[in-house]
Amino acid sequence: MKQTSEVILKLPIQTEFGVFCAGYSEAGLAALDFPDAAAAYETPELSARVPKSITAWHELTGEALNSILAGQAPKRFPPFDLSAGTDFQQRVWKALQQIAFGQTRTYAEIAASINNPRAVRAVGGACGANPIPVLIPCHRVLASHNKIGGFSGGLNWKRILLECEGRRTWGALRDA
DNA sequence: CAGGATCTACTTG
DNA sequence: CAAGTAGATCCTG
Repeated sequence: MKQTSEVILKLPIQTEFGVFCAGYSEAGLAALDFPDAAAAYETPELSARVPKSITAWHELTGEALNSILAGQAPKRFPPFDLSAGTDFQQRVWKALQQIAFGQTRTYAEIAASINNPRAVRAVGGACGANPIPVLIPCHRVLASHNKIGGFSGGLNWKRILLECEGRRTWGALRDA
């Protein structure tokens, strides 16, 4: 299920938690990386030649990202390019976007919502393969009975994001 | 074919 | 209750 839509440009996004890195393809936002010391961005010189459409998308990405980090539901998103994922993964990612800001689901609920109730474990895999964390809210997926589950970007990020969204009932959350 | 960001049921202190 | 175990299930590379 691989597509030809590759990331053609990476741009930085300044936030209070550090500098995120957004990757764009011809179709839209295709990747979002957590602040990483070794992140490679385009130089300012190259930014000058950034296509107009991408400039607009980047603006939306920045607004949406910072909005979430500030505890507010974003009003608008840039177009997502999810063509790198398999059919199953794309179905999961679509389901993730149905979770409202501040709400949470369990892996089992996501599996059920895509009519594949037994694929709970596979859903976990698809979440880990999510190319656009935060905007596609993989952090709003918890395990059953108040367990936090995992997170590919680091479990602490998951906690930070959830707190940003007002879920402070963390005393009850258990680890693995 | 092995392994994972799971789940449920069951067994022990 | 809390914690640990086993088996079931399904997508990926």
